[in-house]
Amino acid sequence: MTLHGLARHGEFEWHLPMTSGMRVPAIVFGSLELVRAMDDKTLTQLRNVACLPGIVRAAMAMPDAHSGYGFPIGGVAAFDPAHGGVVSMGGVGFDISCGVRTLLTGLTRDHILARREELADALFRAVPSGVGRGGTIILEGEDLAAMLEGGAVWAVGRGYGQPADLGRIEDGGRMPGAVPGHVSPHAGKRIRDQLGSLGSGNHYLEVQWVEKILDPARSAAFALKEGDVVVSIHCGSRGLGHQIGQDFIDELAPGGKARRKGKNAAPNPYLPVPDREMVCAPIDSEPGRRYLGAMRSGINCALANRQVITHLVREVFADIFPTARLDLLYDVSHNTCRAESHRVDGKEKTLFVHRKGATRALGPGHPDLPAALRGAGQPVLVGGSMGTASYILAGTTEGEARSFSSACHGAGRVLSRTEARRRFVGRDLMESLRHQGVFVRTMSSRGIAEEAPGAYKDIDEVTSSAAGAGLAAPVARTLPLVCVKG
DNA sequence: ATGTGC
Repeated sequence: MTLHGLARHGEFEWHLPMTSGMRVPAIVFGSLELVRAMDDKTLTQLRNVACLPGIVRAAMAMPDAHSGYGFPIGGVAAFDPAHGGVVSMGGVGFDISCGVRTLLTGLTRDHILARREELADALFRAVPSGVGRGGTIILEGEDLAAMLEGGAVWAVGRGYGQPADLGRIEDGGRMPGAVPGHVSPHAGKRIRDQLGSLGSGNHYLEVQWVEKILDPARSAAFALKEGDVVVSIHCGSRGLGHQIGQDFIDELAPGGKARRKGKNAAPNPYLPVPDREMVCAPIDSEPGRRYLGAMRSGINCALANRQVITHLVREVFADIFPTARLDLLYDVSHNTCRAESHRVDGKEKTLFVHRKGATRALGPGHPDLPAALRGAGQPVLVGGSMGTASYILAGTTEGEARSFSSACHGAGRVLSRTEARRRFVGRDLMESLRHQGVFVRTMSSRGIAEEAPGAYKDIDEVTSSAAGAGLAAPVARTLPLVCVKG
């Protein structure tokens, strides 16, 4: 695209021209370079979001934004249920509550360098990964509903992890308002043997080291020091979240599965823009409430999944490094719709904030943060592409007014999976990463080509843009040593 | 992201 028509508001904020149907402005956060590289589809999608009923303040794209199903990935939009606000499947994303958690290990890079290979093999054996791969747990009978209602709280109750973990997870590890009865039996069946598994695509389990401290005070609050080893887990709700999204799209979008099967698909009364992918339902409607009940079950599923994987990782470390203590720094989801309190025109309101490929980023002092983190702000875990840096940022006070306390979630794709496969060879990438000291283990070398660092934006540029826009403050930069890749 | 398809 050209920058023609975008109005610059400061160094890292751009407003799209208001076109017909837009109820609020559409805002892109990012440097000149990142905004210039965004494709037209991403901006068209952002405009569509700005047309939805009940949207508050603005439709926003984070610096890592790219086009997705309906909403852009890297999109943030808040809706007011009292003014016809909607909830959208494409606004949450297919992998409901996909997210990142980071564990501190108490080890340093020097401790583990000589045993990287052994660690890579052990983690790869212990944590199932890859398309369709199941885990070690089979959910029988009542267990499924209990997991969907209880999230990480359920998992800790079953012996996966420790109670102290729960304080370091959004919502104490359990999203309230989940209604497992609104999850289809088909969706339930898909998670039956998948709990405690990574999945595929951009999901990973990485052992990283803290290469640079960028904010000493906040790093101290997060217990991070230069040279420290941390473990980051990036995954979501596997087939269950995907199926929940698909089920509701099929039900609510005209031209969906019902029509393809020749059944009478009722025209969807909730589709306000001419794009089937923008399917949504009023928050205050029967299907809206039903989707929220199912989607929150998907959130709990992802929280339980990351909790079980944490347990598996701890078992591996207990074997190889018996002195290590794997304390949870934080767990943050980046595909959600959450009911949150925000100040709009001087009044506190409950808004339904969609963050799709965007993280919550609460500023210092927020009451939802655990006491130990309250002074520093919420850890914002920004996952890098394979073999590249990741960042730990912290939420800011300005972020509340700028982006409903939201920030970027990762590097963000620039090449499609197909294009990445054309340009890169998985085995060659693994070999060159090995030369750089990064030990990669995977079920799929094709997946490695799709996840080539060259298929992603520059994460340094993304995080410096988020910082420049005031959405989050850089705390530490990490580099990978071991990567188990879906 | 995804039993990488209906």
